[in-house]
Amino acid sequence: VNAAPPHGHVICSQRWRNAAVLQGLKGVIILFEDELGLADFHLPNRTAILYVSECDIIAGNGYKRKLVCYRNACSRFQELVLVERTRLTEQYFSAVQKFVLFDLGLTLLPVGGQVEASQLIAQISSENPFRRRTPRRLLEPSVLALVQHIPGVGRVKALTLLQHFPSIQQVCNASVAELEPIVGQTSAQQVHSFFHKPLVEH
DNA sequence: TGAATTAGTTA
DNA sequence: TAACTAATTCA
Repeated sequence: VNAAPPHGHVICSQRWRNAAVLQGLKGVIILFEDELGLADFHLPNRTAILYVSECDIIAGNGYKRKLVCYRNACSRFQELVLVERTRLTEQYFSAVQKFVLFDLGLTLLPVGGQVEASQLIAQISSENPFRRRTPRRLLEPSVLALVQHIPGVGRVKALTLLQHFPSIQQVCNASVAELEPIVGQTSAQQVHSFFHKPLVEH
């Protein structure tokens, strides 16, 4: 299946039937598909998502093989990798991140669990690819809420941040230097750490 | 340093 | 939700 789903739809691999991630996708029509390759979701704006769960990471290095295949398989979609970052995966997160970002060159977004993932999926699929460049875009409440969960980022900084980087992906890919003039030095570091550094104890 | 902002608490 | 407050951050 190499065609992107129509607007408002999400193609979902059969193995996610009855999963919690689908319950957060309200207002989205979910089409189940057997042959989605390695991807777990296909979104209308030609985004493919591979979900690396807590179990995948803890189970060993098998996920790497899956990621490599994923990287090499579906070329007509923009490949995105959602990685569960939890207490259990904390110690492995840095390694997963390096592998995904540096070795494979894919975009990685950390999520706390399936609920958070569903918010991201809803947000990403609501992005109309034909309107991506419009200067003023309605702010998705879910994105705003998510961004405000970053330490040091409240209402004001979340708003200004999303004016410069309208999507989560853009915020994620922003460097500290790009972030600094927008949210200040301290928060710039915190935002970057939120997406790029493993959780630190203490 | 003063203003602005965050984040937690309370009603 | 709104208002208040302590602590932090910014210019």
